[in-house]
Amino acid sequence: MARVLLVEDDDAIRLSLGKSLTTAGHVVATVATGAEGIAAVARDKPEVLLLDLGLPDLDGKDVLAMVRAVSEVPVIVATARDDDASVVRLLDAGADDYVIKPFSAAQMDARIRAVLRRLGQDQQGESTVEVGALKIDPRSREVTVDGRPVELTRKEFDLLLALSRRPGTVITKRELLAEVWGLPWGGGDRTVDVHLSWLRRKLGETAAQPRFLHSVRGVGVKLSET
Amino acid sequence: MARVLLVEDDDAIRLSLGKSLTTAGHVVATVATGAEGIAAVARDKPEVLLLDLGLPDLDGKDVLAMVRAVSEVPVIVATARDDDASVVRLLDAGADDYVIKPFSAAQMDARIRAVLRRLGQDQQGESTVEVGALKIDPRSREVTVDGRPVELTRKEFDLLLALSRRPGTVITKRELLAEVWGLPWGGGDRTVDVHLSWLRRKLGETAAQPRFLHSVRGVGVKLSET
DNA sequence: CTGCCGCTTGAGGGTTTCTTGACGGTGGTG
DNA sequence: CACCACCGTCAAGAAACCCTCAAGCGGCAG
Repeated sequence: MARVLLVEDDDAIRLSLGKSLTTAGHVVATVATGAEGIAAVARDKPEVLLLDLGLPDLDGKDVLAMVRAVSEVPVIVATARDDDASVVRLLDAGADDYVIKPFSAAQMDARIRAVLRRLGQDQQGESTVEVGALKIDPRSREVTVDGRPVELTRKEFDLLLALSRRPGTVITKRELLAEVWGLPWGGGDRTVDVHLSWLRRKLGETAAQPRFLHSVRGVGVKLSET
Repeated sequence: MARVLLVEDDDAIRLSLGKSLTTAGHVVATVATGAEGIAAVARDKPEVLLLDLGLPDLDGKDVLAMVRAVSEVPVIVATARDDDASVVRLLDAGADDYVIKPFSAAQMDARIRAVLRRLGQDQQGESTVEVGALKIDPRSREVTVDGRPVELTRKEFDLLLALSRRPGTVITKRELLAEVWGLPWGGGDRTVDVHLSWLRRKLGETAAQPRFLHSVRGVGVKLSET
């Protein structure tokens, strides 16, 4: 359903929650420290950040502040304290939601969905993305290469848009299936391949001579010019 | 920005939200019970009412009904439940908007502005919109193409107006149903299709050769010239 | 009461788009 | 070198989608 970054130092929680969320259809990346978390937010641009407050290296609130300095990503905070004052401070500091430990994976999943749904309502649309001579406008769903318009179908566009959210990053087909097709689905990699093939044709490139869509054997695909 | 009455029993939320909204430029009065809320609406005549559904003394829907009996004030309801049925009932009961708990102060501020904007527009009227050779005047509800007047029915006009608010942006039929028909639930896509068809005919274009109304298969429609 | 107008809904038709299986080529590995 | 996993493309059937027509239902005016 969504790309999630989980920042949690407790190995047991991190592994089990990560697994549960994956089962629930999310694409989960995990790190164990606040420092890694901040780096990962900047690098991977997750759609939701799950932040544990009791981190060993940095204070959770500092992490939150630093994340907020570089990203608008919605943040769900996990805290052991449930007094009103803490919660208020958290929300003021920019958290979008919070859960009190201990919490179930099911609840966390529900929170993630709730946060995404809310944002889906709010966000009017993203601004246009450019990767070299490739321009993608999410609002009008128009794409141009070297200024020339390209007609894409729904899935083709969504696929390209998903790749464009992290240009230069190799993205697995599994992730693309989750993001574009919205299914936790196994198998069906061929579907992605076929759409990629069509995309390449329309963008004026071939698999042998790629310009924007670069396959990385055994890993996935990345979007970048040349 | 606006005089707001906040009815919320949870101290933490009431205080923090009140503070945030004040910071955002609103004048905020708060009460903790439904009874006080009704009294305060009658007495203070706020410009917007933020109503929590989970009040201790009265059922939120009863409060809403009583408020509606004495005032036209726009109401934004905060609810913990987000199933479609509840939402429909709320809107039917006279709510102008709703947010799902938990929500951020920023979002609430956005909702307040949105509600005020909507109402402000309805009262004083918007300025005319032009999309290429298509002119739409919300006040007189007159439309011209290439200077030639076009007669539209109410729904046709509302549909065109909704599209014109975000020209060039693909808008889903769901959204149009919500905006023009006021129904947040699914189903009835055919209705939009038919009105689009009639609109096209009156605007002098066809689905195969669109000039203003561009269908984007699998996504929605967008308004733009050519 | 009757007829007209605008709106909603269902059905049909014609496309477009998506998925899936098959096949061949390629690169990595033992 | 042989094998295997992976990737790209094709083709065909299935599914989804959009448009239009037409029937039915109020509401409203005459």
